[in-house]
Amino acid sequence: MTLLIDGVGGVIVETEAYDSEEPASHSYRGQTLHNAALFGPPGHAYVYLSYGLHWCLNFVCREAGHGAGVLIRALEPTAGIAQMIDRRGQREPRLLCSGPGRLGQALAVTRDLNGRRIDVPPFKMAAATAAPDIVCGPRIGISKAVDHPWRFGLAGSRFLSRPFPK
DNA sequence: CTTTCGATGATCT
DNA sequence: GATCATCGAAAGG
Repeated sequence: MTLLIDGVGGVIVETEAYDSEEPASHSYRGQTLHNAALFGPPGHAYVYLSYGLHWCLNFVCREAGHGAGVLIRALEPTAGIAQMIDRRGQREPRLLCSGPGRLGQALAVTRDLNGRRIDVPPFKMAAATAAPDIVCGPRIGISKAVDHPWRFGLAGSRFLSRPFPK
């Protein structure tokens, strides 16, 4: 799909799934104040601060109360590229949104998007016109449940945060 | 190309 | 007090 926030964004090329029954997930230990959005209704955003400095964007999936989400890890920039460059201080197109922290900075994601619906402004979502070729592999940067192949990417994309293992 | 390491702060134990 | 769904610069091959 294409994701825009205030008109800035592109085609999502990499995601990861997280579920409350699996220890790598923020929802694994149950609902708390900071992860409450993850236990809310689907179609809303869950935003968290990673390593003290990177804002990362998730979409809540499954029914309210379950605690499942998808981390948006990378996208191919198509709209608002000048603004992304400005926010990132970085001209190389490949490095604008290739990683959850970079994407968050380029799209100006912050806590005030936490819990917001993603089908109304400032979000704008558009479905792909054709069925894409998707690859999967282990998730990145986690220490638990490392065997779940729950990282998904657009095959052959140059905008992935990292290549997928063979 | 690869690996290492510091920045930085919320959250949970 | 430890951990962490990360990034970028620096150092080494």
